[in-house]
Amino acid sequence: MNEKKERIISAAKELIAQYGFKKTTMDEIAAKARMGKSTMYYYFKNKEDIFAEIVRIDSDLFRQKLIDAIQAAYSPQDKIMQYVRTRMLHLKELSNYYKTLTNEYLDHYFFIEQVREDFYSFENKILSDLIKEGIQQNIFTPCDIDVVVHMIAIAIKGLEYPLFIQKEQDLEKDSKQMIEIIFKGIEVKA
Amino acid sequence: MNEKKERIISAAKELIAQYGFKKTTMDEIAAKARMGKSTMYYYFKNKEDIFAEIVRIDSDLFRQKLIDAIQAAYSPQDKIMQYVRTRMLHLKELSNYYKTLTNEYLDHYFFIEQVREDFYSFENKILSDLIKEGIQQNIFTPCDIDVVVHMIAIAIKGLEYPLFIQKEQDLEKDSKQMIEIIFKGIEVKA
DNA sequence: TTTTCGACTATAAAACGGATTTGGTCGAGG
DNA sequence: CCTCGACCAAATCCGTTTTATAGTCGAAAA
Repeated sequence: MNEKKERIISAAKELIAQYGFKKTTMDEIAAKARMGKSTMYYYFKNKEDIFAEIVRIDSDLFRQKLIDAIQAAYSPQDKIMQYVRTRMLHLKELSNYYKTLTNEYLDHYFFIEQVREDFYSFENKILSDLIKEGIQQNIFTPCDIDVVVHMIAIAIKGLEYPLFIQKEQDLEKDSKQMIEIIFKGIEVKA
Repeated sequence: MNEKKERIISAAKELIAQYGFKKTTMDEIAAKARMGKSTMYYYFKNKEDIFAEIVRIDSDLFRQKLIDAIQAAYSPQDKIMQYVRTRMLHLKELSNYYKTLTNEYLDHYFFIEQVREDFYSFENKILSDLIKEGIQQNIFTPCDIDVVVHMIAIAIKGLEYPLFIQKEQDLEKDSKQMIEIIFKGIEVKA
């Protein structure tokens, strides 16, 4: 990526982290990036485009982090565990970094929706593959994979909840215990 | 409860369902309840008090419904299943009925918080007892009950999510499958 | 040609202030 | 013990003006 583009992204990123999306103005970004406002329009179509790029980059880093976490683990169980754990911790970091942004959560910007959807299908693919792998290794019981993945996704949503309402929780512990239960169940084995 | 009080509650309830909390005025309630506005202040301390009472009543009905659902089931598994199922379906009804209110979700009124907390400890008690019962009957594995209850609560939060973002989902099916997994797990039994 | 920017515009948001609404009180009277 | 009309202060609404902001354009620098 162009050095100028990076300056813009970097400036915008800091500002948005501090002030949020709406409150950050193009003038501020230009000042921080040390260039005329108009210049930025040579590199980006518009304001949204800048933020879309930021989100895209962050999203890519996030995915890579998740992939790394999975690859560092061995068993399917551990891979899933590490996936969820890493996901929650990263989300916590994010929600911490973009604190002001959490408030704008409601006015969902369409480009974020796009990234979100893409992320969900990425997540779906990963989890599906891990479940499949586990079944092949006779570790997980043969089952409707889509259902299981959907349930894990729902559980993850539940784990995310405290982040949304800014409630302090031990995400790591909760994640671990949740996945544990999904693996073992709570019924006595026949 | 006093007949007048009921008239007020009933009028307020209809109006709040249609227009939401903030948009419903005391004058409107008074008109619908066929009495002078001042009269209402003989029965209720203030506007919030009226809505608090509505919420309290609804909450009581909700609890009773849940208790009934549990009592109609036999095994601990079925009781938990019916609990979650009934809870989700009722919540869906509610969120449907108070459609406009969902938008006011953010400006959380403190008296709702109170009811919410009370409900959570009610729920916690119910689920704890059911898990305990299951363990005693050698149906569930001995475990940290608080943890299991917390996990079920988290799973429920995840199930609630589509209601919050007004996304269509088959809550009944999802509830069933989620509880199923929490019971059975997905690992092959040793 | 590619890149930069100051001057400019159109539009959206904020500030404002007066009129209206609204939650709540009070004292008279049923 | 109830009911209510008259009343008040504070909040809300609403039309208007001012300001801020995203985005354009053409000239000029590199």
